Amino acid sequence: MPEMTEMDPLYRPQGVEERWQRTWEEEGLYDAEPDPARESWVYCFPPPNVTGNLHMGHALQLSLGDALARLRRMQGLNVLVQAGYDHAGISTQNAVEKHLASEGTSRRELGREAFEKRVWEWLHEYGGTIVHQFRRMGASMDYRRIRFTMDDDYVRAVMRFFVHLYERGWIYRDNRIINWCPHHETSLSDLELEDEETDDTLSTIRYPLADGDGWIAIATVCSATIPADVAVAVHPDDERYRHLVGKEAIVPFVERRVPIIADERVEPDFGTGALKITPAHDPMDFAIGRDHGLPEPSTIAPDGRMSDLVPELAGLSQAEAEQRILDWCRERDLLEKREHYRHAVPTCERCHTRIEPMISLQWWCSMAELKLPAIRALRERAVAFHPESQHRFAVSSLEDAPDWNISRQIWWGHQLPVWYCPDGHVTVAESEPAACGECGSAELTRETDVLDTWFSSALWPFATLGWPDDTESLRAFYPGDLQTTAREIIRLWENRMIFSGLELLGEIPFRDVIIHSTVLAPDGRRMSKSLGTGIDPLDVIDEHGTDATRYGLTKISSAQDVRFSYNAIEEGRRLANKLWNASRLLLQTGPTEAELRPRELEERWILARIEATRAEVERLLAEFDFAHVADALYHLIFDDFCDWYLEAIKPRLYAGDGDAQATALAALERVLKLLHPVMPHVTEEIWSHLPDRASRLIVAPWPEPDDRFDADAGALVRVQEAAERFRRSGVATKLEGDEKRIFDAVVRPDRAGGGNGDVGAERERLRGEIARAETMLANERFVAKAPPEVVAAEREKLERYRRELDAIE
RNA sequence: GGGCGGUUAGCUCAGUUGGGAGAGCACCAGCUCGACAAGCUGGGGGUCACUGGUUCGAGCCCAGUACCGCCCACCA
Repeated sequence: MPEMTEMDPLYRPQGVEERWQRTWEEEGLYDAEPDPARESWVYCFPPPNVTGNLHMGHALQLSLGDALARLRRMQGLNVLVQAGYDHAGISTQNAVEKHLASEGTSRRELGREAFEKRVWEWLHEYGGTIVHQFRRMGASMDYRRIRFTMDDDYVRAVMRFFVHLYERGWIYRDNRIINWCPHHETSLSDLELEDEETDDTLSTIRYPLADGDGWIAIATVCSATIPADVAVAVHPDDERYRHLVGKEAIVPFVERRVPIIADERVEPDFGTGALKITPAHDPMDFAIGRDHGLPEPSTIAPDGRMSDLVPELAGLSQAEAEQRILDWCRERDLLEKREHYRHAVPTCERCHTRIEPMISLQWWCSMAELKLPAIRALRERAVAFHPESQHRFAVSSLEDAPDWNISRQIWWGHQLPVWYCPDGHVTVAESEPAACGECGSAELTRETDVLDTWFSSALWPFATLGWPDDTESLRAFYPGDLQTTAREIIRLWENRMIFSGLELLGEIPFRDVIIHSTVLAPDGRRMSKSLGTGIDPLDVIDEHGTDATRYGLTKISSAQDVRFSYNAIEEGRRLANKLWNASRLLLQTGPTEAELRPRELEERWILARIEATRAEVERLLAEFDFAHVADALYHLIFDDFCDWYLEAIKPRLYAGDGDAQATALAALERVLKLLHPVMPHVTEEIWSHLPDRASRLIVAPWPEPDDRFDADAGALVRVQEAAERFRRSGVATKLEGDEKRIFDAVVRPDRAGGGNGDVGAERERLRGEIARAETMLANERFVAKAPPEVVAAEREKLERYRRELDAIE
């Protein structure tokens, strides 16, 4: 390692950071071993999609969570940062299908088994990039414990979970309306949709009344589903239609008689105020249909084309069918008008194909009982979301959680552990059964559906530790402590981990969940690929360094939505550089020891300031207020440590005062410890240059509370006030002893000697302050009603200003 | 439509039980002697979105309005 004094005055993070990332891992300093003698602390990082890249949200939450992990490690806890990646069903299947398309083949051509093999090959080739990205961000994860949700052990846990829920009677099969993606030919949960503004046409169509007495007009954007209409609905209070409720209308084209019903879910102000009810192709219609006991015919097939409900339309595209139906209406003067209509329609978040609501036989998990212990745990704050507003959201979204559609009709994922015999009996088992549980038939076929990706994610905090086996790791590291995630993941994942942890292990999986800020682009828009506003955290790291990036993201993490700021990153880079150069100053004369021998006022003062900052950092982190931690450290280092303390001791340093240097190095050591959680690399690098390093900084003990250095704060404050006055107006204050020595060192001897500045202007300023304070104290109501300490403070100010005025007169 | 966050200096933001409007960057000026590819010092610059209320006193508390944004939602 090169000598400090030979080193570049510009701190260059690039080589340094990668070297420490390697060293920490190679020396096993991230490794977590079960140890009953030590208290454990576990940060479970959300497993990113195996196909994806880490984005700014990952970088932000990792900066926060890893800082806490590093703090806890220094505080002597047995820290495990658990990492891994998720198989991400549809997402991965998509990526591989694209890959296959470029080779001129397809999933269907290969068949299921060959396709799965190709996915695995693809993963072996590209799957390692996520872990590399963790390392570049300085994540202090136990890299030996990387888990994948498709690992054999993990699959076993998923199967156990399914069987457990099935045996509890909470898993059932039902025909329900679901979101169908015609491209992927699978159902999607509501949470996998993305609304997209779309240009549409709103057709107003007349449905003749069955009694021949006119018609009722209906506005619709999906005329193709008309053949599946089973009713016309109006709002019960709608005067225009009240007399029609109970009568019948005739569905155009198919000329079927359907009832006219009243339902409060109909919006009277939209369109004509009358709604066609098509239970098979619209979620609200489905709900209304079930409540009114209506049939559920389907006219659209899973491929998005017309079904054979109406033979003459079978196989047509929806557009073609719509054309036929509208033509039919037009010929009979039933098409009242067609108008342009722009509205948001749900699309598949992966391929942006318009969703077809469809009735389909799916597997469901009942939430009614499963969620109850989780709701209780949240209400009792056994699990707490931060900030508080997100806690309320978590509770209410759990309370409102509908039954969970857990089956997907894709190929990549955990296939349901369900087998059917030729008679249709269902056998559920963790591994393939020899015979049907009911009839004993050996002719079993396995359910082709796979589980929702989040079904396996729900087990992450304990399946990664070996559950369902009773492993040492599970006993040592469950329950964990910290989770970090984005807002929109609360319902998808956080809540599900909580209820599955409680159900399967009887304990909450973690105590605190940090819902990190959403990082917007610098212009305030959402970061997204399609908008071209995305910023890759690795690019930022390459350019500015990991520490600077971690600092910058921490610094901006104050509100719910925050703008990415290169300025904040740059501030972090300057902080690293400042500390680096402060260290060069202290190390350039070849130090032999770092030991506290505080003799002078400024030494007792800086040690007191460092101690106060230690307490502040701990307090802020306990409140998950990371932005202020960055702020406090910045000012400690720039203002207190460098601008005041180092300037004050410079004359003694240059005079070869060994005590001054040893004490300064000991003070630096403490500063490095405080900053390490946020900026691990530069602090470790400087630490390695300090004399007599017994251990790495990453595992050095965090400073204990220490009140030995309670400096004569008043004396230093007097110096700082004198300096401020001198800098402002050139008016020198008479100081003696230590106070004069520090003043001279910091404010510069050449200028301090003068002292014939604008005394008049300073006198005016002080007189203004005195007048203001006197006015306030003369206000009887202020003196009577303000808190006594406020009045007292005002009196003190008045006296101080008078003293200062005396000092310069 | 619902939930939530925001509006303070040219920019990005802080402002902790209500009591002197701040930081970083940018800009201007000076200094630069042995840490700092820079640093230090000083300066200019703000109707704290708006309206009303509570209070001796409001950036902060209350009510309302406007605008920006994020998330969620079954107006066909």
